[in-house]
Amino acid sequence: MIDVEKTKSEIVEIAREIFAKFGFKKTTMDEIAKAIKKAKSSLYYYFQSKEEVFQAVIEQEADLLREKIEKAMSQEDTPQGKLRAYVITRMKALRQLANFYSALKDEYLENFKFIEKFRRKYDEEEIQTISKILSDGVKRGVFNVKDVEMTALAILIALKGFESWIFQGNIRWSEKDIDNLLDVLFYGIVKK
Amino acid sequence: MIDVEKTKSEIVEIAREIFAKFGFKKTTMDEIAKAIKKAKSSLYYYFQSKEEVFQAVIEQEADLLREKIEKAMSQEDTPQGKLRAYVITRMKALRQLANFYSALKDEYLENFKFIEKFRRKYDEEEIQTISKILSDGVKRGVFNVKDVEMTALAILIALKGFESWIFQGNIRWSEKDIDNLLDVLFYGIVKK
DNA sequence: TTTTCGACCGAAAAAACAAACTGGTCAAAA
DNA sequence: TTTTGACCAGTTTGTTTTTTCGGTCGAAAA
Repeated sequence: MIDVEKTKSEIVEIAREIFAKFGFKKTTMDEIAKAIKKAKSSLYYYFQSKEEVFQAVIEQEADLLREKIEKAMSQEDTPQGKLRAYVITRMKALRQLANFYSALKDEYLENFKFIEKFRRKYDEEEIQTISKILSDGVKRGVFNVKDVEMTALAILIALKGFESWIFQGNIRWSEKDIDNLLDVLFYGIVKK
Repeated sequence: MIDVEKTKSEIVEIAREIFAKFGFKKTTMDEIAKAIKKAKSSLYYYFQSKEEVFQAVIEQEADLLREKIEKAMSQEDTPQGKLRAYVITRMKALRQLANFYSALKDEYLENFKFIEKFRRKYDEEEIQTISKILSDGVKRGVFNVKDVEMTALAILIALKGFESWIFQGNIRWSEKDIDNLLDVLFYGIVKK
């Protein structure tokens, strides 16, 4: 009982690599099992299905991202700083996760309920994070936002737009570019 | 010679409907031909290939969109008004073109050079349009934009983000919502 | 001279079918 | 408690055969 968790995380760790390389569909349970030198059926002692393994991998990856963002944000003090940290950390991390992320997104099997479900959940989470930054800024009197939730959603959507633009390999954004864009978000384009 | 153009546009019109319904791949030249009560080989008197027919359809569709946007923008006077007209007209039109647009995008044959080429060309065109609005605003002293091209690109990317969000059917944006977002773009979120 | 058409071609896609694979179960072994 | 090989049923894959489809061409309409 004591090392069930240990074996589980061992499985997840290996599975993460293989999934990242081949995607969900082309990864077989047998591969994963052999990689940890067990029989395929052993995996089913720890996980109920292939989906559940994948879910665990995704969850772990999300935890990591969450952690990074949390840390970067906590080092900032102003709402502007936090928002900037959020955007930049998110972009950098996602760039690193590119191969894994594409295995998730690109895989021609988007029509998996659990992936859709996870994405929805994580989207919601991100909106909450952004909303919190925004309403905190409003509370502190530095932001002026009419509809916090809607604006947070808009920011997220825009971020996702940039994201997919990056994955298409269309352009490389430097940190300076991003700062430029954040300037637009912060101060708008209308001259004061 | 006189009604060559007439027949051509007749073909394009019919082809547009069929392409919109079945996408590029699943539409056959025979179908198109039969729909205008001609033999397949007759089509090749007017167009050199299936691709060329498709290209003509897309070009026509783009012309229509261009026209709509042009008209809406010309009715506005201020740079803000023009940008707003641009964004709203674009979104509305794209929503109407949804079925056709999805045939273009969704079709699992993105790997067609000419589609990619067209998209690149149209992207470039849109960036130029937005850039023009922005630099005009700067010239008139109402906008304050550091890097016009980059900002234009950013706006376009954000728009595309919203676009795909819409096509995913995730949300319906009211005109009021869009105005809210434009407010962010115009004035930023930082309190003055 | 301009336009339409049926016959035809080669490459590509669909259909059909057998063989191999894979997610998942289970009773037994360790 | 944990691991395992044998096993099953539904897919996927590899292969062969058939059909479809984009495109050409020479001849018939007009």
